[in-house]
Amino acid sequence: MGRHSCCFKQKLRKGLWSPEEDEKLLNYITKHGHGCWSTVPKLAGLQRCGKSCRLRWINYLRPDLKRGPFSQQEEDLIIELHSVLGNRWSQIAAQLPGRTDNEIKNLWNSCIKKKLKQKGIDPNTHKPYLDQETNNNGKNNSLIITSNDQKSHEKASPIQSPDMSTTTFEAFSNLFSPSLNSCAVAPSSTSQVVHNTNNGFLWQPDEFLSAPSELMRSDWHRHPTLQPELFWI
DNA sequence: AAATTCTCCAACCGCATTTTC
DNA sequence: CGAAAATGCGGTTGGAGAATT
Repeated sequence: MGRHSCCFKQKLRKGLWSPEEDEKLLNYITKHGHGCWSTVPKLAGLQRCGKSCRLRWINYLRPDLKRGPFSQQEEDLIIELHSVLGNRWSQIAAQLPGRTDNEIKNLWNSCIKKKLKQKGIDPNTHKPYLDQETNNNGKNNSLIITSNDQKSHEKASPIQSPDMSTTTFEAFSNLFSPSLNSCAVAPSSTSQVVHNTNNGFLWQPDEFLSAPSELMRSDWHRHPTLQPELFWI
């Protein structure tokens, strides 16, 4: 299989970035902005491809990066978002300011997966392994949260699932309508919505959560009894 | 102390989508 | 409108350092 890497074709540098390269890229973007990435390396005096420069900037040089270890809240949020979004790392990262998709993906693969497995939870389905053995139909719609999912959460964390936190709710809200900071609720016979109570998040039997793509914003209405951020059709 | 294995994470790769010409 | 280029994304790899034998 032939290689089509731009770096290979143009004999550009690959591998780890030196401090000098970082400085060149940082100085250039600070002064001029990145503009067209394919021209950045030339203008910044780097022997790299634009793709490599972009990645370096996004994952390491950007000034708004948080760095440092992930907090427990961040980990919980990642787990919850992953149960809804699957491996859509960039969308997950969008809910965690200062964190990159690469960083989150690495954390997931090296750390969170392991922790979930130790708890007896399948990191792919977010269901307890036992549940899957007895109810193994091999299908999982990651965008629809079912009552079985909640049962799984309850089995995995019998007291109060740490995943069902206020932070999580905010994440759901932003996820489903970033501009309105709201969450869509739609009728369905298979999926259910989380909503806030005095005790934290519980699953309501008669209200349902749907993916944003299934809804027109004009169809949304403020829910009369749930939290103000929640909407229904 | 040396060799081997493991873990983590930065960076690459290929593909899909979007933008430009 | 189609082709080419640019961008963005997720999967994967490779290597440095840590842990274990």
